[in-house]
Amino acid sequence: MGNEKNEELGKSAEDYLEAIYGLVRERGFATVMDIAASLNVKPPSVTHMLQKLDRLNLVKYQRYRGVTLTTRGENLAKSMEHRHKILRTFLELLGVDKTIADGDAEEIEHTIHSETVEKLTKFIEFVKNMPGWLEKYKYFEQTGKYPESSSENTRD
Amino acid sequence: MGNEKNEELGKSAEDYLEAIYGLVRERGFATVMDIAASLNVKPPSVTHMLQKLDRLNLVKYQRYRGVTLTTRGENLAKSMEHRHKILRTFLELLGVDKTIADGDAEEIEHTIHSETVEKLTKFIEFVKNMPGWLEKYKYFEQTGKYPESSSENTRD
DNA sequence: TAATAAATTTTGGGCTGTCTAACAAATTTA
DNA sequence: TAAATTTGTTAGACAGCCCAAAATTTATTA
Repeated sequence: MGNEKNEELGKSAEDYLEAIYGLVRERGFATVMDIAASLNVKPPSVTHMLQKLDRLNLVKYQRYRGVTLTTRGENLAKSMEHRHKILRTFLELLGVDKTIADGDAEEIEHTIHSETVEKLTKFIEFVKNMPGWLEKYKYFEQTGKYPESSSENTRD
Repeated sequence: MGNEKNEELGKSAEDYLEAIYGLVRERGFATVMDIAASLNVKPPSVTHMLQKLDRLNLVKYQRYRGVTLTTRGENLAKSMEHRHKILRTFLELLGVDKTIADGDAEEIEHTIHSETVEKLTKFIEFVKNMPGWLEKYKYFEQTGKYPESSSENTRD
């Protein structure tokens, strides 16, 4: 018997966990107001979701007293943050504007398959260790021209 | 005054349009049953959505008589299909399993920014014209080793 | 052309997540 | 410490999408 309830864990729940995790790391605690501000929702929505997350054992929540992530909640939050970071990094490599990359990462992180995350991770790792590789793409991305094979593509 | 109503156009609506578009192309028409089967929902959900899409001028719908896409609906469907294809192609290039790539594309296509689509398109175009480029990544993706710079990265 | 079968729509709920308005607790401050 | 302010909670509604069951229309076929 793992979970208290058979309640679903939607995208929103993940957003809340991520927000709480970030706030706690930044300032040591997360208030309802801060969570609301950070997610662009109203305080009642926060309270409501905190109650749900508590039922799911993802946060410890007491009325008027504040929230903390449980181990499970923190693990999930870390996982989401990791996905977010991979996606953002990747999109920026491709030349997507930082703000847009962040926004798209936010959406995509919830739905993407873990195999896809792995492949993206590999791709990033590869690109970071093959500098000439990325530069050729960047050249194309910015000029529309294909680079002539003047320089080598060697690892540093 | 463009739209009849201020109704929102959610992800589901886009899925329905895509399904209708696909069915019409494949067999010439789209029945409620077929749409339901293709989206894994029940017939009542289809009817309900068709009524909404009609209100939004995305389909022409008459009770018991069938559906056709309006110009607007078809354009939107084409746009979604295009996004889907770009994403699927891209994820497959990265080595993601076809089934997973298709599923992820399905989800991502709704949320992603058009600039991101553009960059992905550019990336695909680039990779397809720089064969050695992709092969080096593939080598890494499959072996975990970085390729030695033995061959050039020249365009064909 | 009934009677039957199949497809479609309507009705009535459910669930998630959001909001406003009203209320309650905690905190600040005079 | 008691009033005023801020913060948090509860209650009640609503939007979007889904479903099962019941009603309706269309198609089939005996």
